[in-house]
Amino acid sequence: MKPKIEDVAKVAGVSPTTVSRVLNNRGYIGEKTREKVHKAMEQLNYYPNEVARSLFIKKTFLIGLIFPTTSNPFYGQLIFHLENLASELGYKVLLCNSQGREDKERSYLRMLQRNQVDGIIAGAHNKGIEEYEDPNLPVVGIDRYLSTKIPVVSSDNYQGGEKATQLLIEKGCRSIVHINGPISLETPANMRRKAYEDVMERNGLTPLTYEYEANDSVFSLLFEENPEVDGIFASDDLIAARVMQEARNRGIDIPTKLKIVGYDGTETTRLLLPELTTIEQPVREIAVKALEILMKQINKEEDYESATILPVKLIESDTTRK
Amino acid sequence: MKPKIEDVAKVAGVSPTTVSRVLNNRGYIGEKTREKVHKAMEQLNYYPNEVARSLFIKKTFLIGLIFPTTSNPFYGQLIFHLENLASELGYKVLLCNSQGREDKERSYLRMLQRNQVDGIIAGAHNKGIEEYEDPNLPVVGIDRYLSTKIPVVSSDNYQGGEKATQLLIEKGCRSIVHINGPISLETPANMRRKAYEDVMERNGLTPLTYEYEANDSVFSLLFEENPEVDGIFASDDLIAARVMQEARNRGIDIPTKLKIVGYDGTETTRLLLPELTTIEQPVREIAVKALEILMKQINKEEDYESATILPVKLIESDTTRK
DNA sequence: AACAATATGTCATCCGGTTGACATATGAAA
DNA sequence: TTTCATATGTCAACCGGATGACATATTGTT
Repeated sequence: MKPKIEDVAKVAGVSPTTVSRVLNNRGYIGEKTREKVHKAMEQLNYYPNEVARSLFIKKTFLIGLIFPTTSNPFYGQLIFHLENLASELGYKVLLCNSQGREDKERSYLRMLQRNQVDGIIAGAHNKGIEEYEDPNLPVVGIDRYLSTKIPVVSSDNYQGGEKATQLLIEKGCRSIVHINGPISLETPANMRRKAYEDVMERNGLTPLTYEYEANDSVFSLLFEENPEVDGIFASDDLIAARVMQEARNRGIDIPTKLKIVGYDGTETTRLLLPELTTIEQPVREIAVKALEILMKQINKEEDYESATILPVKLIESDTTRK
Repeated sequence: MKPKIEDVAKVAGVSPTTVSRVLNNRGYIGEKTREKVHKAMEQLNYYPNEVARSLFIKKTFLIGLIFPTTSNPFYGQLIFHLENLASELGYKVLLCNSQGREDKERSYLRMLQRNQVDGIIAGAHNKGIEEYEDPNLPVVGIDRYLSTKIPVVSSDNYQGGEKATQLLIEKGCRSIVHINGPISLETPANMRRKAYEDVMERNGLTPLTYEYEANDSVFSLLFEENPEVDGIFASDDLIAARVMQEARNRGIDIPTKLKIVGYDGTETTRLLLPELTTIEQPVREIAVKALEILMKQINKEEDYESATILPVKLIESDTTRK
């Protein structure tokens, strides 16, 4: 059986209260007693039961993370930073892959509440989960408006859309198509599209957006319906990669005939596909900010921003450069 | 304050024991009482406190995952599947990014024990963590011998090394170099190198291995020291991508002058770098098997394999095909 | 009418650790 | 010698829920 405080006390020849005092550094403790206790703990290989402790102090030092999937390099990297930073602050991380499914997100949310997490950071992209309206515990959204009361952290999606579109125009593209993932109206990521449309119109060009909904035929369709396309702004790097594939299959040379700009610029993309021009999101900064705001909520500080927008960076490479 | 069983009982006009009976479906409960209780729970937005429950039943339904980083697409995907499968079994996942650091892995291990996880799946790659010798709780290693008592699940690294090397030889390569990450002798992944060396020698060729230790100069060095190199077997896809970059910079055409085989074949790699020939690891199957063995340990079944080796698949693409 | 099955309540105990109240002992400073 | 800070012990209550023992109704069955 796992040793408990009582067992440690018996071995050290002191009272349970004294052991607890040593563990929590409370009250007066003599040097020799402290040593005796530590020796006993080592001898028994004792470690405190956090579950019991959590129950009493009403705090678990647990944070729930809800994201679509760690498989995606952007989320993988974001989650990496979040876990890392949380761990430095003494918090542990419960991981939830919602897979873009509303029912999953709902049940994860319930699960996290039952497990008394101290806070939640959510970047899943499901619409209308009313549970967020009164979660009854600190929540921060990433790139996602969860409810009016929940603070959001995101990168400057509008700026990113502008930079991407402007670059393509500067490089001489005239028939520029935008392709994005499933549209959810409440998402700041939609600002990418808005910016694209604004910039296009400002330049007297007609915006045209395709939507990628797990149906691979859009890639082919895009080229069939727009043989004159000379620029594509993809809403993420994985989609950009698919576009590059399709162009290659059709013998369209990049960048002479077609220029492409992606979005995200994760480490993985930049290692595997360094030739892709992309808009880099400040992943680490997003994580830092989200956690900072969550901690403020947890510590009942009131002075946190309800929306934080971080700047993005254009990384130019071969797909837009001769 | 969060409602507790007592509050629900008061609202429903029944006793706390009856509420507990409803929650756990024990003993006799009348239909109308069950409804009253459910109504009261809904009204109060009650959800049981898992911390309290865990303390009593001595089971948390928590599993700890220790891996180097979710940033890496291979681990990201593996973790995705592990979390998914665990969640289907009613288990939750505590995520730990050890970052290849021994001290981090040690403290994560302690943390998981203090938090009373029901089991651990570890795929971190640090040597000599003696804590695994007697972890006092179920553990499964992935691609990693943790101790004599801990079961391992891995893909067939030797077979992978063979397939990769044989392919290069079949395609006419004669000067084949292998490049791998930091070598840890206890790792099954080292079998990739062993297989490479065996196949080379069996074919009268001289094996030569470079080690990549976060020092980017190896890529350049490799080509400087071996101008005649016509085949490279990289121990993972990210390294293969770097090699491709270096070759491109040097104007070496792939695949006519140089053929490359990578390793892992994750979804991300295959989307971003579909032209890379690679050895695909059965990520999902590894996750399934690891969890299956962990569950057997948790349920005190004794009939689990101490080592499981799953077959890999060669995926040929442009880097070895004209 | 008697008995069993069903339905619900009360009460106490336990899970492992924390904490406050209070008692007691020791040594050093005043 | 008195007094106080230091050091440790005992005891009980608490965190929220689970559970076993036992009592008491209310049904329905024979």
